[in-house]
Amino acid sequence: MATAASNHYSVLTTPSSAPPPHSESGSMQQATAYRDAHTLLQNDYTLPGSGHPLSHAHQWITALSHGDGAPWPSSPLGDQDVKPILQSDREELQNAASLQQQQRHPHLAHQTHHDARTWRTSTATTHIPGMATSDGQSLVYSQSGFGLGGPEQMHHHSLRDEDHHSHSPHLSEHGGGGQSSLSHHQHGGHPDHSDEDTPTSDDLEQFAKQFKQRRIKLGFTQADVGLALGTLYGNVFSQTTICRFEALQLSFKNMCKLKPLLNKWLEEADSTSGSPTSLDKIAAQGRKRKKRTSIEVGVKGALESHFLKSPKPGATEITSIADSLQLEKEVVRVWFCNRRQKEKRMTPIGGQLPGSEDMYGDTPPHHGAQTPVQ
DNA sequence: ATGCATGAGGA
DNA sequence: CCTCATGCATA
Repeated sequence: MATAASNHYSVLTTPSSAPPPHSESGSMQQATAYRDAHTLLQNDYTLPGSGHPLSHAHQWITALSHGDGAPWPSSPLGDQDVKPILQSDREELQNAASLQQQQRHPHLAHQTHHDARTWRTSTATTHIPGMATSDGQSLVYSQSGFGLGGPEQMHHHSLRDEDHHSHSPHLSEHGGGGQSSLSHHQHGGHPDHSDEDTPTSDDLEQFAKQFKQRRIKLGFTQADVGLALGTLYGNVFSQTTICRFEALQLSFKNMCKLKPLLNKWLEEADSTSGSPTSLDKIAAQGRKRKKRTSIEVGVKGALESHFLKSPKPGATEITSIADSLQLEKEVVRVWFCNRRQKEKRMTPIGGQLPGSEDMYGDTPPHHGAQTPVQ
């Protein structure tokens, strides 16, 4: 019981009465957040029901030659997120859109022509000449009505979501962080394309960087962007997601999905840059989420060791580990899941590239070097 | 910026 | 159970 289990999460009625004193003509309020349809009460998960000696012999070893060994130019970063104001509030917002649409591209199967290893975390954010507007500004309120009973999602079919002939397979998953398992090159010859088409990793990186710059220039915080997206498309995103996007800490597929949205936001933001629009923040109550378990560093090390041995331990093994470390089974299981996801991010962690035979073979003294992102 | 967590969807 | 997208809560 490392962490207390006192969950007093009932952020009811946010007294944060800090509405922008901007006199808006039309006070549009979006009291959404209708996702409490199910009030599950699962504050306990101590029933592992162990009995699944399943053995996952799934090795995601990929003999991928990554050519270079990560010559990331240590960027002379030195810039911090200069957020004008806001974001200091503690008012949380609950996105009503509990649905997640996955517009997979028709043939996104072989978009692996990108070198996922070319992720240079050079986040040399240019300095900001001083943000002007430090106020949130809401754009056109095209808020899509969240179906209370019919969760409908608006599809901004910019391309063509009419794909249904044959399901597009997932990307090369078990690539060990390498969404690019194949060296499939794009036909056409020019890896240069604006968008629409599956962007290349390099494309994404550049976009992410530009996005961040522009965003800051306009005086928006990551959280603001997330809200704006919801306002524009109905898909609200949190600061976390925006942050991860800018840092390229998402999977390639996910990046591709978000890029169009963020791109559009840039256009809108640019167009409205100057409009006296107001920003509305929705405040919703918080769910009953399990208190975040704080794993001690020592325990983390132990988990990492296990991970190096077997990234995908069976239920039985998880139970053992959990018992050894005196942690709940669920916590351990989740830890492994998150760990695997990290490996799949675009930005390599640990500096070790999945492709080397010593991925999970036996190279303990090799980890820790986190992404030098800013 | 990131760690732990929830949940939908898929074998 | 897992992967994958996403986010609350936190350092």
